[in-house]
Parts: sequence; structure tokens; C-alpha cells
Amino acid sequence: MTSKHATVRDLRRTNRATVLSRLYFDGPLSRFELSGITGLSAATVSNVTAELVRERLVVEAGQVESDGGRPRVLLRVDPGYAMVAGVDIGETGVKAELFDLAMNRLAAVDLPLPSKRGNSKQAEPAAVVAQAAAGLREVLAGVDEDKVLGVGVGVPGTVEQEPVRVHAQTIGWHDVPLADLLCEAGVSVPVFVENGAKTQGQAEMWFGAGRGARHAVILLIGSGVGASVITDGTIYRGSASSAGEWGHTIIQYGGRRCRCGASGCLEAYVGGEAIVERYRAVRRGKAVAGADEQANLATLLVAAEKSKTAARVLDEAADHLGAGIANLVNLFNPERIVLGGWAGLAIGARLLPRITEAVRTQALRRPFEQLTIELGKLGPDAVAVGAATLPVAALLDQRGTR
Amino acid sequence: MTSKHATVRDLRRTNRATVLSRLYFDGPLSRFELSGITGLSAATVSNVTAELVRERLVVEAGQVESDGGRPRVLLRVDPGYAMVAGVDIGETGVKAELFDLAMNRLAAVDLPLPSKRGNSKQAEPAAVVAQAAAGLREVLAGVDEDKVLGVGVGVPGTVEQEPVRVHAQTIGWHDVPLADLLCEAGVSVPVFVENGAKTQGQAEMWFGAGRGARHAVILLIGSGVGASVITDGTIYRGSASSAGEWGHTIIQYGGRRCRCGASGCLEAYVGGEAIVERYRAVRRGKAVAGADEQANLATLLVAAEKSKTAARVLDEAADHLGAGIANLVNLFNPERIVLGGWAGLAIGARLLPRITEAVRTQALRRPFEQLTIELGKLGPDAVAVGAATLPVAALLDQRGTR
DNA sequence: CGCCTAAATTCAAGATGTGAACGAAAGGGC
DNA sequence: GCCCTTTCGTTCACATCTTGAATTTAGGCG
Repeated sequence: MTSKHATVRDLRRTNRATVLSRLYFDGPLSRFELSGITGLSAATVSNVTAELVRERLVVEAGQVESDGGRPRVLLRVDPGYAMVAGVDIGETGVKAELFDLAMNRLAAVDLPLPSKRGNSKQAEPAAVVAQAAAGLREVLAGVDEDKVLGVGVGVPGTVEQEPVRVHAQTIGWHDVPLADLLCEAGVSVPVFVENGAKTQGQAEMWFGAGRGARHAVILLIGSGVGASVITDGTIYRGSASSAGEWGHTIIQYGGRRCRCGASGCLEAYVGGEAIVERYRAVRRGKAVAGADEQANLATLLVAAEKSKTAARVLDEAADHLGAGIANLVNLFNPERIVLGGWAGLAIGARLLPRITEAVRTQALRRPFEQLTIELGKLGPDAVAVGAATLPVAALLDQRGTR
Repeated sequence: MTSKHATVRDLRRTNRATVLSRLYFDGPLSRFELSGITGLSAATVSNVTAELVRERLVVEAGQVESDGGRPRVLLRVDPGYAMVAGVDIGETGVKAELFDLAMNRLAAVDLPLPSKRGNSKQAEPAAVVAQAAAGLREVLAGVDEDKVLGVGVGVPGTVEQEPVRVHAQTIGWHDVPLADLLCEAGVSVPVFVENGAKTQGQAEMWFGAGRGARHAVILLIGSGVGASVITDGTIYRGSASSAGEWGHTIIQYGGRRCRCGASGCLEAYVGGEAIVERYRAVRRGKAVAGADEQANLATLLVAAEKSKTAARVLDEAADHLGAGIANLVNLFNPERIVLGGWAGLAIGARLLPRITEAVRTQALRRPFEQLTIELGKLGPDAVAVGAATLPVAALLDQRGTR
């Protein structure tokens, strides 16, 4: 309803949440600094922090002398207060990781998915759920469940919330109640599910190349292509959480067929799978036979040093990517664009200047000037890290609402 | 800074603002109904409305008997409390209108701009400012200025706020301090400036085809192409207010040259000017000589009844428009898309089914199913109406902050 | 005229943020 | 060693706000 505040108690919740968030993101801070940053009076900060300390969520962390006067006592969120798990469901495998509140990795496990290449559907929900539950059991082995805030899951498809329903047109998932399925498979901590591009985006925003930006777009270029749009600090979801499907925007009307059914989608030009495919087609089968796309793309990148054909394929991909990014620039006017995903990172490492130049020529001048384009800092684990931030996010803005 | 509430006084402001907004948008309401809608207690509603009535912003508006008990007294914002002006700066003319608070049109005037077709720049800022000021003088003649809340101006370019700077790549405006210029030209009421597509969008959201939607995109297809993206009820501006430049997104990589300098922009395929141009090219000069684009497009639409060539040009435009809309659907996942602008309304009246079908085949299935596509309800005056809503919007959320 | 119902207002209670006063913890000068 | 200064943190009286309950108001109906 009028979700905003009405009662004087909501005020307290809001203030608790902002203090807690500030402490979480801006590291150890003294009460004095908190007062300046949050705009709250010193009295209120004292009040709120006392509560948080009493609940053991926040702990003292040393002192800082302040020329002459009483030293400031630093406060920070206790990393050991709780743990969170993150699961990255990819098209070929499942990754499960365990973190403390400060996102230090405590455990990790990688499980393959049965590849039924013969079968049209790549991964049955049941098989995926089984592997995810197995992975979680492994990283949570010997851990007190009361200490686990929850588990976040990043999936390659759009996720509707309340109730959680996963749709992934490209791998044949429709209306999959993933959270419920995981519960039934024995996962007994709270489950949060979100699109993988969005979890990766949150990870880069919180800890990676997106830090400090209020408007940004984090790109996920793997086999497929996705994006996470951050508007004024929060992930944009649209009316049914499926916003940000950048990979299936059309940049070449009537162009190459895409696995989504339409023609000329960006994904058909710049997705890792598409690029490798393209190289294969251009060379008429004379190359890259292996099944591992990541290895194939690496081979292609090396080949481009000498082969003009290979270089041309990559340049073409970079130019099309530039067009796709230019569209984002014109539509969203972000201050930063971050290139992530295994294919994005691989291509970007070598071709970022060309990509940037392609954006410059195809975007409007003004918004381009207000933009920086960077590579992701968290590598391919970002999806799992971001998934694990979901329970943390819930903690940060619910603290007090419970 | 932490713009959100901190003190218990801000709470009052917020509640005043929500009550006032509710009264403004949802017409006459009783205190009892207000209590239900806003979630506030009856006591608070009584309190807040008493204040608003005392300030003459809200007045009683009749009664409604409620089976048996004390009848409810209806309250509404007093349309006569103040007036607002709206100016629509187009590429060929300036429109100025005066409204009361309920957006009843009290006066209107249309002034042409000196067309320097020979000159490369279409409209010097100075000439535009002079005409706008003249128009305002005319509609404000004999009006008590204290009663005028302010004037909103819709311009065909992006508008950076604080300080106001207008950039319009297509008509050669760079860094134009329009608000200041209007002040210097003798406009003595508060001036608000915003992109025309955005003001049109706000008008359709408040009073037209967008009512009730929280996520929507309002398209403005005139000579050029623009859009206003509404995310969760508010216009999306991006980091420097230039978000929503949909017309210059690329849908045909390497395609037709656009006046913005890039190739394959949507505007080069579906803008009113582009369509007429296209028809002229296809017929090799055999047609449409007049200078008035609107008349030319009308002619084309009639010709399409019989001429296959004309029909083909229009169908092609509709299909490309479908691709452009599909991109919006995939990126923003809106619940509604509204087609506006003189060209959009003209084409849509005849081709909406074809456009919708084109969207269906090119967008992802799920977000398409959650979408409706409609024509704008306010006609070509929407830009001016929306401009006039800017001071009203300021009133609605500042009431109490002042 | 009195009774009944429902809306609107009043009132006391509970919760919160704030500024000012107060207390605490250092360093520096003598 | 003592006192002063500086700066951070806490306490407390106060003003403001929302709320639920009690009370008042305004009509309909018998």
C-alpha cells in the first residue's frame, strides 16, 4: 500500500536500516562519522548503535585518535554474526559457496549437471534442484543452521517473486517454483531466488566495479547475454521482475535468428556461443571442434593475433556489442557500465578500447561523455557472490521490520 | 543527503503529501475513505485535512449519505487555489496554455517560430525564448501573478537540472540555460523545464492512457522520436536526466543514417519526418511536395488505402516500430505502453494491430503477455498539459517542505 | 422526540528525534 | 603530577508525531 512511513515507529526502522547499511558498506565508522553521514543527530546514532551492539550485530573495532580529544571508537558489522550461502545455477553446472557476513568465502563446491545434449532440454529442473541441494549440503556440513541467514540462488532466466516462479525460455523452464522445490529437497534455511545477471550485478555494485555509482548497468556476457540495470542504487525489476533482458533486444532488424525465436537479437551477435559459432561458420568447420565454449573462445582470442579471419570475427562482435551498449546508454543514461561474464571478461580484456570507441560513435554525445566503461572486478564467481548477498540485503533493510 | 526521513517532523510532511496527492488524483474523497487508502488513522487524517482546509488548498465538496449514519463529507483540492502555465516548445512553433489546478484549460495561444530553413540551425534559443515569453504574457494577461504556481516548459531535447541546461543535438542547442533566459525575458513566476517527451508522459500518466499503471513507457512519435519511461510511478531520468532517448537506439546496425550522426537509429525508420521522406524516396519525387509534415503523413495514410507502395512504406514503419517497442518491453518489462505524438497517433489509429503483432513476434513471450499497448488519450496537446503539471508536482510533494 | 448508525473530532498515551547539558577519554603544557 | 583543552559519546527534558479509545456530531427512522 502506501509502503512509505506513516507511524513514528517506522521512522526508527528506517534509521536503524540506514545506520546498519552505512556500517556494512562503508566499513568501520565511529559514531561521530555516522552522525555526519546519515544526517542523524549524535543522540540518535548513540541510541541506534547501542541497540545494534546489544543485539550483537555490530561490534567495536578499535579506536582512532583524533588530534587531541577523546579517541573515536570504530564500529562495524560483525562478520561472524551470521553466514550466507550463494548458489550459481549455470547452463552446464552448479556452484555453491558459503560466506560470512563480510563475504569472505568459507567454503565452495562445483557440481556438474548431467549434460543431455541429445535431449532437447538441457537441464531438467529436478536434476538441477538435486545438484543444488547436494552442493548446499556440502558447504553447510557441520554448520549450525541457526547461524545461516539464508541461501540465495542465481538462475539463468527471469524470476517472478511472490511466489517465486522461474521462467527461462532458452533452457525450457516455465513456471518453475524453484524455492519450493529446494525446500522439498531438504533445504531448511530461507531461500531467495533471483536472475543470475541481477545477482552478478548486485555483487559488482556492492564489492566490485560498480561501487559508488548510483546509476549503472552491469553486463553479463556468457553463453547468453543478460544485464542488470541499477537505477538510483537499486536493481530495476519492472512490473514482473523480467526487466533487463538486454540480450534479446534487436540491434539488427531482420538479422540472424536467435534461440529465443526472434531475429537480430544482440545475443545472436555477441554471446559467447554465438561468437564461437560464427567463427566456426566463417572457417567452414576447419576449426574449433571442442565442446567447451570457454576454451573455444580462448582459442579464438589467441588465433586473432595472427589470423585476420579470427580478428574480423572478434572485431565484428565488439562493434555490435558497442551498438548494444550505446542503446543502454541512450535509454538509461548510466554513469558506469561494467562488462562481466566469462565471455565479456575475455573479450573485454583485449577489445575494451574498440568496444568503447564503438559506443562513442553510436551513442548520443552527451550521455557518452558522462559514462565510464569498465571490466568487472569479481570474475566469474560474481553470480554466486551476488546470490549470497540476497539474504544480506534482506537483513539490511528488514532489520527492525521483522 | 540521506534524503529520506529522519526527524519526526518529516513524517508529518510525508503524510501531508500523501493525503494531498490522494485527494488530487483520486478526486473527491471523504476523510473516512482517505484513512483507508493512505493507511493512516482517522485521527491523523482529520488532523492533516484540517490543516489543508485551513490553508484553503482543500475544500469541501458535497456529502454522500452512508446508509443510516452521519453522511461523509467529501473533500477535494480546490481547482481555484492556484493556476499553472504550460509551454510546449516544438521544432516549428511554441504553444502556451494556462490551467487551473484541476487542469481545466483557461487560455491557450499558438505562436510560430521563424523558420530559417536556409540556415542549418532551425531555431535560435533567443528567438524561441522571445516567443515563449510572448505567449506567456498573452495567456497570463490580467491574471494575478501570486495566483500562478509556476510555468512548466517542455523542450525537444534533454534537460539537466540544477542548474537547468538544455541540450538538443538535433536542433543545435548546447548548454542552453533556458530557465534563466526566460527570467531575463520577463517571466516572473517560477520556471520548470523538462524534456517534452517526459512532460507528455507525465500528462498521460496523470490524466490519460497511463492512469493506474506503475510501470509504463509513453512514446512520443512526432517528427523525431522520444519516450518517457515510468518506473514504479516516477519518471526515470538516469544520472543526468537524459535517460529515455529511445529514438536514437539502434535497431538496424549499419542502417540508415540518422540526423544524430549514428546509423540505424529507430528515429530514422519510424519518425514522422523519416516516414514521409521514405515515401518521397520510394516514389522518386512523384509525390508530397508540401512543407507540412503532418499534412504529408495524413496524405500518405489516405494513399495507403489504394496504393501498394504507400501501404508498404507504412507497414515497414510499423514493423520497425514493433522492434523498437519490443526492445522496450524486454528491457523495462512495463505493464503498459502508450503511443503518442502526432505521428504516433496518426499511424497508430490505423496500424495499432500490426504494430502489436510485430511486438509479439519480436519480444520475449512472458513480458509481452503482461503488456497492453494503447493510444494516447490526450492528443497532441499532451506536451503542454504535462509541462503545466510540473509546478503541480512540485506543490504535491513539497507541501510542508517549504 | 428519542434511538440508532456511522463519520469526524478530541484526548491521553506511547514512541521518537533533537539540542543542550553533562560525562568521558585522551594529549599537552607547566 | 595536575590542570586545561579538545573531541567524542551519553543523558535528559522537551517538542512533535501517530494512534486507539472515548466522545461528539449529523443525519435517518420509528
